[in-house]
Amino acid sequence: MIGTAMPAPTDSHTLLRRAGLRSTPQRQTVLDLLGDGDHRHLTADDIWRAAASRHPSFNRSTAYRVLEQLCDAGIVQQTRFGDSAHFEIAGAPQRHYHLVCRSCGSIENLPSDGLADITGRMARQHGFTIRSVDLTIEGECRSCRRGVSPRV
Amino acid sequence: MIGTAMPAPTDSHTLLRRAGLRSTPQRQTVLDLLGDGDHRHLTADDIWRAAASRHPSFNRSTAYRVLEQLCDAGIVQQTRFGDSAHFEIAGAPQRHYHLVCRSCGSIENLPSDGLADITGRMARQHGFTIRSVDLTIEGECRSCRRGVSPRV
DNA sequence: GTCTCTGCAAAGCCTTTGCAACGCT
DNA sequence: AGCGTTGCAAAGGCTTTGCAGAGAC
Repeated sequence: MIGTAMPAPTDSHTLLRRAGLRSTPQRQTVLDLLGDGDHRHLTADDIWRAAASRHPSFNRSTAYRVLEQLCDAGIVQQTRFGDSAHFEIAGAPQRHYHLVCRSCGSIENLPSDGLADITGRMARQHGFTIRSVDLTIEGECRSCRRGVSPRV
Repeated sequence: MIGTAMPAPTDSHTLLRRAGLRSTPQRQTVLDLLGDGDHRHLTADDIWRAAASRHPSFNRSTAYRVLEQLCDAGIVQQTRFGDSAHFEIAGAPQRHYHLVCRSCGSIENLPSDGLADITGRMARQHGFTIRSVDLTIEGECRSCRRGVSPRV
C-alpha cells in the first residue's frame, strides 16, 4: 500500500470521481504518468516501472488492472504497436494516429487530417458500422534518417 | 516428421525456392493454408491446428518458425488485431486494410482506395519515411448489425 | 555429405486471476 | 461499516529457444 505519503487530490482525482471510480493513489499515479508531456505511449510495464519508482509497493498487477479500468472508463486508450500494448490518455489531443520509428522506437502523434472521410466511405461501402479506427505508419523518423538517433 | 506422404511440389515449392528457402513439406503446408480462399487472416495457432490436422506430427513451434521465416522473406505478412497476430499472404490481392467485426470476429479486406496519398502526405509532413502502413477499422459488420451472426 | 530444418521439451515473457488484507467513501 | 481495490503469489496463454535427429539439396 502506498499510504498517506501520496500527493493531495489533483485533477486526476476529479477525473476519476467523475468517471464513477474511486480515487486511489495508484490510479492517480497512473493518470499523472500518462498526463506528463514526456510520458505518452507507455507500455503497461513502463507505467508500472515508473509508478514503482515513485512508490515501491506499487504492484505490477495493479498497473494492469488500473489500465484496464481506465480504458473501460474511456479515460485511457490502448493501441498495439508490434508486440506490446501502449497506453495513452484517450482522445489526446483529439482523434489521431501514430508514426512509429523502426530505428529509435519513437512514437509520434498524427492528427486526423481528413482520414475520417475516407474510412467512413470505406466502411459505408461494406455496410460496416465503425467503432474505432487505428492507423499506424511504420518507418523511419527524420532524425534517424539523418543518422541521428534521438534515443537508443 | 511428415515423411513421403506429402503432396508433390506445387506453386509453393517454386515460391519458396525463389525466395532462397528450402522447400519443406511444413512450409508448403503453411503456404497452402494461407493461400486457400477460406483461410485468410489466420493466427499462428489456427495455422498450426490446420496443419496438424493434415499432418499430426506438425509441431507448434515449427508453425511459429515457418511463419517468421516467411515474413522475413516477404512472402507472408503479419498484422496484429486485438490480442493476437494474424498472418496472410503478403500483398494479397494488393496493399489493403482490414475491417474487423467485434461481434463475429470476421475480418474483411479493404482495398487501398487512395489511402496511400493521404498517408504519404502525412508522413512527408513529418519527415518520415514509410515502411509499412496499417489501417484497421473495428466495428460491426453488415450481418451482425442485422442481428444475423455469420459465425459464433 | 553438408548444412538447414524439424520435433520435442522446456523456458520466457506478458498478462490475468484468486485470495485476504487494506482503504476509499 | 461496506464494498471496491490492492498486494502478493501463482497460473495462464502465446511465443521463443536449445538440442539432437531427420531431411533438403
